[in-house]
Parts: sequence; structure tokens; C-alpha cells
Amino acid sequence: MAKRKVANLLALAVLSYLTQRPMYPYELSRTLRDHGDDRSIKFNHGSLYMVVQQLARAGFVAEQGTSREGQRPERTVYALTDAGRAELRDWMRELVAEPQHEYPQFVTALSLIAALPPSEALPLLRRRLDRLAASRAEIRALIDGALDQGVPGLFLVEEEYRLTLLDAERAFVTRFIEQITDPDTGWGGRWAEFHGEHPPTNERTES
Amino acid sequence: MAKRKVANLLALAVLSYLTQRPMYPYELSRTLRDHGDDRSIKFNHGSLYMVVQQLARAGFVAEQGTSREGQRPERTVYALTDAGRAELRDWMRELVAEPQHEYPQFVTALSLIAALPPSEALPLLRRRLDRLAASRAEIRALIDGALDQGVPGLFLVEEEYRLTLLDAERAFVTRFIEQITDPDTGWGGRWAEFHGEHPPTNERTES
DNA sequence: CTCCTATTATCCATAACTGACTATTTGGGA
DNA sequence: TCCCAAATAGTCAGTTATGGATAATAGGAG
Repeated sequence: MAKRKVANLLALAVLSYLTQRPMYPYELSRTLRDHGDDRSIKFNHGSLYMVVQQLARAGFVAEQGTSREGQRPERTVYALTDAGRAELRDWMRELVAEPQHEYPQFVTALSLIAALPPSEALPLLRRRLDRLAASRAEIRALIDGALDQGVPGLFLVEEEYRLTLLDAERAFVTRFIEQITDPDTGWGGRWAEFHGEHPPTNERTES
Repeated sequence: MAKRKVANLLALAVLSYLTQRPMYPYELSRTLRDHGDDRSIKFNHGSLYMVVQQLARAGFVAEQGTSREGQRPERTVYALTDAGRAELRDWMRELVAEPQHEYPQFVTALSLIAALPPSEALPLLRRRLDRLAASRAEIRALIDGALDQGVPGLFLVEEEYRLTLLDAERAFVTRFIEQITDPDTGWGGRWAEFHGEHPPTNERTES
């Protein structure tokens, strides 16, 4: 799996939208925003222009000419090339078939959580649970709203996936809290000791 | 939540390890690798030096002097400052309590999956399931091995979390495949039509 | 009719990251 | 004993990403 000439996932979205018709960068930008793709793909205005340049340099898109409307700045329109079509297809196949090792922030937090005393970690974890529940409700509402507007379910799978992950995380955090407060596992005990504290209890509020 | 002066999560690990004692960059690098933190934190040798510099500039660590062993290059030893201790604490609290909006690659893939015909997506998704199962077995083995070596469970929570996410993803992909192949939901039908194909079936092999 | 703001469209300076490179030393095998 | 591989310690060039800056026009409030 040699490295891609253009690695930024924003480029994948660009390739995908250019299969429909040639576009100029700003048009791509607006389309991405309108479709809510900025929820799934890290996106900022500036990097879109860079990504299009990179794609052009790699031969995946080609400048198709320029157009102008009124006195607005000139627009450079880009079209997908055959190489670009091939890249899109190959990249999508890879992304769907091969899970990537990634670094979610919460993994980092967990790997260093022993740096906090358990008496501090517990309320923070409970707070996280609240936030996760709120986040879940938001996504649920977004999906239901879109379905009501007639958006086909297929275009909302990524949000369903997010829901799945959210629920799994909530279950995990709940279990984690139990393990910390359960005196039988001994987890909370040694952890608290290390920080010079008493073992945590199941109480909702710490003294 | 104003932006952190040093945003790279590698910096968090550095702050965390420096609470134990002052270290020089290479020592930090080796310690991180030995503890397997490179599984949880995006890490490469070069950026560690940059991150330490950034931390120094921000006042979170301070050059403590230099030491030398034999004819090896001189080592610059860094120690945590009070500001650094405060930053570590505050950052950890934020990471634990506040879920961040992130962009996992599979979310991107799903958001663009309609670009592939369902006849292609199906085998790819099945392949992903295999990979996920393999990945799960690997992590399971890693955890069990570490527990056997006497590593306390608390230092393996991040791997347990990964397992949880993996299982959730497997369940999701399984459901997704069912939704595509189930003729009642109509998903596969319209999707296939759009690509000029017949609706997918439940068969394991496509003609 | 004029001013203010939002939109359209792109560019660019700066900061950050990546991967490769240098150069010495130690340990172990033939 | 000699040589190679791995470990030690750090630097740096080239590439990417980020978040404004720029600049023209359209739309609407007053």
C-alpha cells in the first residue's frame, strides 16, 4: 500500500464530486458545505485550494479553462482525468476494505489517565457521559430531520456509524467507572494510593 | 476553550512523563516507545524534538542544563515547570470530560460510499469484517500478554477501549451489509439502479 | 441613494509536520 | 580481533496545513 500522492481525505471528496461535472474550487467548497460533508471530512477553506493544486500536479484533475461572471475574480474550472477516476476508485476500495490504525483523542487520554487521581477522574468521566448523551441526541435529531426531508438513508450511514461508536463509548465509560469504584477489582485502590488518596467510592459526590 | 499554545498530543505525553523526573528528548522518545505509547499517540522521532522546543517556548518546560556520557553528543535535559504542571492537569481534564468531534477515515469512506456500486461495496465490507476480527484478536493477545507480565489493568484501558470500538464497528458493518442485501429496505435497489446494475442479493459471490 | 454586511473567489505568510540524514558508540557474532 | 548492526542523539530540508488578508459585487436597511 504505497503512499498516495495526495493523502488528504479532502482530496477524495473533491475527486468524488468531480465525477458529476467539472467545477471550480469555490463551487466545490460550497457544495461540500451544503451537503454537510464538513461533518465527515476535515475541511477548511484554505486547504481546499491547496488540495486542488496537488491533485492537478499529480494529474488527477486538469484545468479545463476559466470562466468569469460579471466583474468577479476569474474562476478556474477543473475536470476529473482518467487517472483521477482510477485513483478515486482505488482509494475508496482501500478505505472501505482496510481498517486504519488511528489516534482518537480519548485513546490518548486513557493512556495517560493515571496522571490524574481517581477522585478527579471519576467526576470527569461522568461529565463525559452527559456530553456523549447530548451528542447522541443531536445526531439522532439530525438524521431524523434529514429523513423527514426525504434524504435517502444511504446518505446518512456515516451518521448512523457515529451513533454506533457513541453508544459503544458510553457503555465503555460506564463500565470503566464501575471498575474504578468497585472495591473488589482493586483498581481504584492502588491508583488512589499512588496519588496519596483514599480509594474512591460509589458516591456521586466526593467529599 | 481557547486554543492550546502547543496542540500536538505528543506534548501531553511529554508533560506527563516529565512529572516523574527531568529527561532529555531522546530519553523521552525511548520511554514512549518502550511503554507502547506510540500505539495511542501519533509519534515520530523528529516531531518529538519540535514539540519539546515548542513546550520550552511556551514556558511549560525549562532547559535544566546539559549532560554528557562518554563521547556521545551532549544531552539537553528538560524539566517540567509549574505552568507545565498546570497545563498537563487542565489538558487532561478537558480530554477526559469533553468528547471532540473527530474524523475517522471510515466515516469519510461511508459518506462517499455511494460512489462505488453496491456490487463492489459488499465484498469490500465483508473483507473489512475479516480485517476487524484479525485486529481484535491481535489486541486481545497484546492485553492478555501484558496482564500475564503483571502490568496493572489500568495501564491497558486504552486497549480495552479500542476493543470496544472494534466490536461496535463490526456490529455496524454486519448490520449495514444486511440492510444493503435485504430487498425489503429498498436500499440496495435504488443504489444499484443509479449505477446501472441489478439489485444486490444475499449471495456470498456475485455473478 | 448610500452605506454596511454577506457572499464570492482566491492567495499567501507563517507555523507545523514528516522523513531522511549525520555521526558516534556499543554489543555481539564470525 | 575485526566488522556489522543496532542503539544513541539530534538536525534539517522540503512539504503541508492553517487562518487570515484581499478584493470585488450583491443585497438589504435606513
